[in-house]
Parts: sequence; C-alpha cells; structure tokens
Amino acid sequence: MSGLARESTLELMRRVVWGQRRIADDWIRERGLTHEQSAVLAYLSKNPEAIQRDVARAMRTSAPGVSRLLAGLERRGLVERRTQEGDTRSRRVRVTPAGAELIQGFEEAMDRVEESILAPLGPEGRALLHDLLEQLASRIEPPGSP
Amino acid sequence: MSGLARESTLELMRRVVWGQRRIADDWIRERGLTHEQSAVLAYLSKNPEAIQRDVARAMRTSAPGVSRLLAGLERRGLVERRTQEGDTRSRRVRVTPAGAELIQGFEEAMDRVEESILAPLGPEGRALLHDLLEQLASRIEPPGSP
DNA sequence: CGCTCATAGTTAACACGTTAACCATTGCGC
DNA sequence: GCGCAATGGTTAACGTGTTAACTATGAGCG
Repeated sequence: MSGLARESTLELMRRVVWGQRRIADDWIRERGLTHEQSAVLAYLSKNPEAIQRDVARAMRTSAPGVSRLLAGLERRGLVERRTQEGDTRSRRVRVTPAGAELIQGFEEAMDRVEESILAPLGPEGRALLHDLLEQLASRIEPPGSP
Repeated sequence: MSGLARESTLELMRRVVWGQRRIADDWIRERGLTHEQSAVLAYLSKNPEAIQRDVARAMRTSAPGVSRLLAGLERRGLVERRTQEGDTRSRRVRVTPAGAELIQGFEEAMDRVEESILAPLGPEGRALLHDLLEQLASRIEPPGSP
C-alpha cells in the first residue's frame, strides 16, 4: 500500500534520530546503562572537573534530572560526588575506575553507529547534509547565550 | 571561546529536533497538553476508527505507553474508548468534541514550527535536505516490515 | 471439544524530562 | 554586620518510554 503521506523534513529527522537510538541500544544495553547514563558518563570522562550544573548544561537537561541520574550512577559505584573546598554549594563529580572502564569505547561505538546511519550517503552527500544541518542548528539556542 | 569540538552530523540533528520540541512547546503548553498527547490526539482526529494498537504503531511506541496515555486523555474527557462488537479484545478510540476542539489547528501550528526551523534554508536547500534525509530514513525500519 | 498460539490490552517497576518548591551557601550593596 | 538576590542542589509530582508479567479473547488444528 502506498497510502503514506509524504513525510515532512522534520518527521524524517525524528525518524533518523530515533533509529540511531535504537541501534546504539545494542552497545548500551550490554552494559546495563541507559542512553542518558552513557552520555553523562562519557561527558564526565572528558570533563573530570565538572560540577553538576555543567552536566545539566552540556546535556541540555534540567538540574533535577542530573541530580537523580548521578545519584543512580553513584549508587552503582560508577561516579563519586564530593563537595568542593572553596564553595560548599557545588559538588565535583568524578568517574570512578569502574565507571571509566564501563564507558571505555563509548565514543568509538557511537562513531560506528553514526557511520552505519550515514552509510547510504557518499562523502559529498555527508558534507552537504552536515552543512545544511549546521545552518539550522546555529539558529537553535544562539551559541553565545549562556 | 572556540573550544567547541566540531559537532557530528547526528549531534546536529538531535539539536534541531530538540529545538523543534522547544518551539512547539509554546502552542502545546497553552492547552495543558504534552507533546505525546498532542501527537496522539492529532493522529486520532485523522484516524477515527483506530484501535490502541494502531496508535502504538503510528507513534512508534509501546502498547503500555499508549494504554496509560489514553487513560489520561480519557480521564480528562478528550477521548473515549469502547470495546468493539466483533472482537472484545480491542478498543476503538474516538476523540470527543472537547478533544477535537482542543487539538484544532495542531497541524497548522506544527507546520509553522517546521517553517521557522527551516527558515535559514532556501527552497533548493530544503529540497536537498529532504532528499538526503529520505535516503537515511529509508534504511531505518524497512518500510515493508510489519 | 480441547490444546496451543497469536493478538489486544493492562499493570507494575524502573529510569527520565519538566516544573515548582525548597534549603544552603555565596556575594554584593548599604 | 545585615539584608537579599543569585547560585548549586535536592525532593516531589506528573507524564512518558521501556521491559516483563499477566489477563482475556480469538483462531487454528488434532
């Protein structure tokens, strides 16, 4: 049946993003993590001196979400939170060795997922797509607005 | 500061999709709905004879999610569910007049959101983007797989 | 008829996103 | 020193996504 209406550009985009999550699931679920936990763990691995506020900003999510998510990761011994000397309000978050080992290879796995998604496109198609998306994304959340 | 690493194509795509949700929020929140409720309500308006399984498939989500979501909409009097004559297992879902009135103009509002997101691109850029995305999306969830 | 499998829906458990409300600390102005 | 806004974090409430387990009905076949 060909009754499917033409999908809008953003519908297509949502489909692709959704499909990416599905594929990435394989790697993530093997480790008993969720998408968000993986992303936060990966971020913390690259930003060892982050406080929770930084995580929230980087993940474009809310402070309460980060609070709970990190509590879960701490419960499993994957991160440590310790209040800072100078400012007792903020808490520095550090990935434990167990957490670092678990998230090992995350970036590479995500690169492979991206590669598998972009597979249908040639090099010029990919460059074109990247450029077009950059034009759209630059309008979202103006880069210089903290 | 220019310390931002080049974002991957799919990161950009996630940003755009996320931005779209944020913009659409204006319209949706005014009506006390969530994104999912709006989408389901709009779908049901166009597919009056749907059963819950259809909704789950169309929304690419799970049956339990639909069950709970529709229970919420029913509690608010926006939809009605009634078991079918022939097959007592399934329940037909119908939008009530109140629901229909509430979701009135959803499609148009979403079109405006899409327009505002795609604004930076000219007609040829949009066509190009749509074509590239179609190539990617066609590989996600092969169209003919039930 | 009765066994079995497939289908439709529900509930429960867990994790997450959001907002709202709250506490503690810090820093600034007077 | 004191008041007070700003900052960092937490908890609670609601809705949603996921999987797993369960009920109930329908359909096929011996």
